[in-house]
Amino acid sequence: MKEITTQQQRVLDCIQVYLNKTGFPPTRADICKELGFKSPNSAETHLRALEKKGFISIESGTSRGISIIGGSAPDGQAQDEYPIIGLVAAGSPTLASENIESKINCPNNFFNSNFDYFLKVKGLSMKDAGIMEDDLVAVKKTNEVKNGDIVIARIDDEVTIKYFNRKSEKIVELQCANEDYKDIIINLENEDLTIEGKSIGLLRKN
Amino acid sequence: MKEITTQQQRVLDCIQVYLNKTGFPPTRADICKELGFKSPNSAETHLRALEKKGFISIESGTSRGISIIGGSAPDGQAQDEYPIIGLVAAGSPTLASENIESKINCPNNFFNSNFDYFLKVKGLSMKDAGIMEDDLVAVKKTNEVKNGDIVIARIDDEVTIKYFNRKSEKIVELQCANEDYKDIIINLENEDLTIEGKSIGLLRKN
DNA sequence: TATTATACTGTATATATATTCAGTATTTAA
DNA sequence: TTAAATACTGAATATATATACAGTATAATA
Repeated sequence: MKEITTQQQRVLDCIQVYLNKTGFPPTRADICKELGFKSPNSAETHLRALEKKGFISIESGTSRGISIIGGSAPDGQAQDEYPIIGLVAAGSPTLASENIESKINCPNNFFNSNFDYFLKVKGLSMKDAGIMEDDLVAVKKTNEVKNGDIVIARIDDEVTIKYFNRKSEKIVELQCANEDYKDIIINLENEDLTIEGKSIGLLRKN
Repeated sequence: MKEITTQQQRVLDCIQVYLNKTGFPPTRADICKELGFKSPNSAETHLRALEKKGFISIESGTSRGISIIGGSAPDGQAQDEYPIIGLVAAGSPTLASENIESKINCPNNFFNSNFDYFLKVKGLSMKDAGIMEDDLVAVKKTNEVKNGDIVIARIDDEVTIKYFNRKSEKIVELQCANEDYKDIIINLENEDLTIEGKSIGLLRKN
């Protein structure tokens, strides 16, 4: 799933809201009206971009033939239970049941991309990225990450959440967002690094 | 709800199946094809009967403007649409419709307390509290706040989000969580201060 | 530097679609 | 037994809608 732009996100949200409200998808004109565009082609091009990036599918020649891909069931209300996993300092596999602290019921299109679990954050190493102690980070399991992504990384059974920065072919920097913490430099020749997934959103209850 | 006939039930089922399969409702022609009718008017009359009996609603003049009534979301969790409101620098009442940027479907017990809307944050004045630009703060409308709460406050049509600190009977401090910003001291004798509500949670999409 | 992606306006048009009208036939309620 | 509801075919049509084409402009990328 490629990156989505702000405007494309607005269009995607607009489709979802329209679906929730009416029970059927919007036309190009409906989207224009909702978002203030003056030409139906504005909506059209955004829709084609969203289709190309895999967020929606468009049935050709079909009125309102838009459907949102990724967990979106009958009427966009689909929900699932997502586990909350503690950021265990050391030990057993992340998704092992003994690490599941609790579960949250949440629409599965809640964040822009689908995701697999919530990670409960310990420590303040990502403070300047707005990630505080006990925050729940929505994690999508993947190892396709790019520089600047906030990733969940495992080094020798130790799980951390950090910015990902590939410095060279063999050097990866796990960067903190807090000057009181030290960045972690991994030499892939000597050390093991597993990318568990990346952050696609955050939830905080206070 | 009146009695439904066998054929009307078949049409209703057909709509539901089509919705599950495609994500959008069928046309009259689609229903004909599915059920073997040879005239679109066959579908039309059944649809009108279903509408009259309250099983579906039909948006007049709208392609695929069929929605099934009642059958939408009874799979467990109570949900609601929560508006997302921009942090408008100045102007109109907070919940006025022109300020609603979008809506989010979310279980209404999602945060520990119930809440009324999401506020989209502008600026970084609460950065050290982990509240970043474009974060969505879940706001509960109330004016019962205590020291240390993160509140949504209005001063002369200007809406801000800050820590609440009552210094004395007439002095309230609205404290930032960012040393680059200045705290706001309000003397209630000279100045107006309205507490719109307080933050009970946070949502971030990235 | 050229190219591609994004982000629009504006016009035009083929066709997808709702919807009306004219029939026929059967069943059910008043 | 007369009307009303159900259950269809078939044709006609206004309009709702997708979609192409012609532009303009900006930012990102190679």
